[in-house]
Amino acid sequence: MSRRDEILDVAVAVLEEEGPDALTMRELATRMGIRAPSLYKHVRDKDDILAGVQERALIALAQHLAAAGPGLAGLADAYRSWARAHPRLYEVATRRPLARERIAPGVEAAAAAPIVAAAGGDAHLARALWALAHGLVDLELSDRFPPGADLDATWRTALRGFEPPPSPTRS
Amino acid sequence: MSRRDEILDVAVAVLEEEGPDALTMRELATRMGIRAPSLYKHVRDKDDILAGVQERALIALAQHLAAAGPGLAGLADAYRSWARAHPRLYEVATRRPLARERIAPGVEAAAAAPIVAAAGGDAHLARALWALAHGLVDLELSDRFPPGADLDATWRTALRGFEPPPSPTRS
DNA sequence: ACCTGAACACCGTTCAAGT
DNA sequence: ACCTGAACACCGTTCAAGT
Repeated sequence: MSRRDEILDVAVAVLEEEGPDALTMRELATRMGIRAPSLYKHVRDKDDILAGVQERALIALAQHLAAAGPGLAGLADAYRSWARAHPRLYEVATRRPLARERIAPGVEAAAAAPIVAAAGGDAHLARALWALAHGLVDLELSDRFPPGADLDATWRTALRGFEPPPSPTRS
Repeated sequence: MSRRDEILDVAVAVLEEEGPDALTMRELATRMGIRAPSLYKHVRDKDDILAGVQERALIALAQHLAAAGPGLAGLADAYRSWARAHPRLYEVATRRPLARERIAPGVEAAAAAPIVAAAGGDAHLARALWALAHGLVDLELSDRFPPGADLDATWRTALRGFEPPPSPTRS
């Protein structure tokens, strides 16, 4: 494993255990048993580390979505549950511009694929679904909904507009 | 005007003109012709300033939404256009937890009111609409959509799920 | 009441130097 | 190839002191 990958491992650990404020070059170095300036031999700067974390987060999210239960509801559950399990990673994955030059091609597409599939290949519908899920998650993670709000019900209402019409069942 | 309000004026100006990195206590003080430590006689800390900016941003957004054109499309246009005109303020307004103790009661409700009205009073539907608009705006402001994507079309697709069914017109 | 100078405990980052 | 010590230009914040 490259030294850069070791740094990213530690960065993810710090982020999840202690939050973004603790993610300093000195903290990373201390955990690795070296001094902060030494990190610069393996990464360009702190932003390079965040781009690496973003890439890892997108890969993990993509895997989680690919294993989702069936239907739009299954996908939505997978999206929300991953974000709630990894709120700091979700933030790094979505709140900063995509580091398109630093992230391996295909990562973005892999994360998007299950959503595009759920949208039947309609790119606009896929973006709308993604935005809806992201908006719900982002506002929930930022504690913007009134305390005690029934967010399960909010998700059901939100998805209703996008469900395929129920297939007529023979009675 | 209180000294605190003057500080908030300057904070909003710095944020919109130079971005969040330039919003330092020293920069605020310099613009006011004083030294950074003097600010602490008028605000508790930097977070107090951000809470004040958040409150102002919500008030401005609420006013803009209240003056929106008719229908869901008019409201959506108003939401998106305000966010694009004031991206830094939009960020402060939505990306941080609501400073419920520091913000005048009613501000949150005023911002929500036009959305709740468009949802016909259905709180879950209102939250879903808000999340959809927020998600679209947040991803656009973070440059997460592919360059060149037709976001007008994405918005139309997104809102389609929530439009009231077209009233049958006599032919 | 309002402001200041000096200081503290931090940041990210550079660079010459060591092994 | 990898790491270090010292330093630089910043942060937010505290506090005794001045008017």
